[in-house]
Amino acid sequence: MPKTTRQRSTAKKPVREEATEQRILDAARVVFLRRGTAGARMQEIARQAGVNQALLHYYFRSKARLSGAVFQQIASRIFPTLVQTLGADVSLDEKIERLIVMYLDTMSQNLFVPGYIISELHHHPERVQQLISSAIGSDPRIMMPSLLKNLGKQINERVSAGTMRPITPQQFVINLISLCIFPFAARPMLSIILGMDDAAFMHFIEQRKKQLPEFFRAALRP
Amino acid sequence: MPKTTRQRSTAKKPVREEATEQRILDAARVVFLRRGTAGARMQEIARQAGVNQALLHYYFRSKARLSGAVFQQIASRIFPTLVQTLGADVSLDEKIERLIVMYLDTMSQNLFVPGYIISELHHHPERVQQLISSAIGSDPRIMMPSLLKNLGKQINERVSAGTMRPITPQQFVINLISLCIFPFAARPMLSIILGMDDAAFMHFIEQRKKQLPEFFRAALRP
DNA sequence: GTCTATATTGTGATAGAC
DNA sequence: GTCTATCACAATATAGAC
Repeated sequence: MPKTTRQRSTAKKPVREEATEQRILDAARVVFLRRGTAGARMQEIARQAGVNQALLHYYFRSKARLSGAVFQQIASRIFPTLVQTLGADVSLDEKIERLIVMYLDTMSQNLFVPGYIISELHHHPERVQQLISSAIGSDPRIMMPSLLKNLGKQINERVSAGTMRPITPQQFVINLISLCIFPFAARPMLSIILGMDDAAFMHFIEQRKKQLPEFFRAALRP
Repeated sequence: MPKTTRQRSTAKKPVREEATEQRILDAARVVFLRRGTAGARMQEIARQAGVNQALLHYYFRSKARLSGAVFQQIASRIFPTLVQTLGADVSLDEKIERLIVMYLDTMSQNLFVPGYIISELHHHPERVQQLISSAIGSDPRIMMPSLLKNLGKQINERVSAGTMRPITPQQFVINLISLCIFPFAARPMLSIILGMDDAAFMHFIEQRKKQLPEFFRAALRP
């Protein structure tokens, strides 16, 4: 809620204003990603941003709003791409390939995102509705059914042609996303169970990028 | 830390003592599962248990200890079964089948567990080490490598026989677990993206129980 | 063992100077 | 816009009666 009265400020301030708000948001993202909404401290965000705690309230009024802004920012980077990729006008195999590469690349550069998203949706199922809506752009209750219908049509063509076993588009999508996202969400577990350090994990993901498309396509062969 | 001085208490108290500690633990599990360690309130746990807040400290000393007890209890129900199933002396196909049915059944009755585990490991990676250790029984750094080695041997036999494409045991296990667990961890998301209510989700899982074993075996056919 | 206070800190939020 | 100082209350934890 920063007043947008910057018409006449041709001095040194305007640049700084925006930079500050952005720095706070960046700092908030870092902290919320690691600690979650409930575990995050305004104090830590302020320190991370290199500003005073009062400034957080000046720009975002409350912790809830700041946390909401961060969640929406992150969600809006994840979900539209999913819709976009699944809705593209390309073959099913191409969609599989693109989705896998896209998600594995994105999450490799945002290791904490899957755990954060799952955690937030788990602990705050209420506020999700509106955020996903605004993140996707249109109401997913409208958007997704048509997307799934088209996907189902594409699957049925392959099934009729005898090149694929039948599967509902819902199971199709979940299988695909599960294989891409879960390893990141469960990374702390894998460190222990499979004894992976950071380097080993990244190698594991690289290997996955090559193998997953074939794994998934084979899974649906008749 | 309740004193175990129950030698002479043949009166009406002993039963009540244990019942209380257990009721607190049960209540704590419910609350921590939904709110997470950071979001949970001692007050809410006390209310849920039908006792006073002071009693929580009498039995468990601090929130951290209570939360630790809950996490360990839950973890100790999940991880040993994984090790047990993967380590059993049965065919690879049998292991796949058993693991899928076991996890889908278990999680259907404990819908919040996957989200909780992922969330806790994500926000408190420090304390995980010891808890997993005590949950599995022996140090997973010792246990898991031998288990993976045996699994790898079993896979290689199938590969040599020409009935399976090569895959590392690590990727094998992660693929399997991803397909089983992720749908539960991402359930709040699916409600929105796929428009599933509770009944639809349970039907989705039932369907999955039938299809996943074949999906997974097909994925590894040459 | 269980309760009713109460102490003690932690933490989000505001007031007001600059 | 940014800071220091402080408020108000939420939340963990303890004291002490019963």
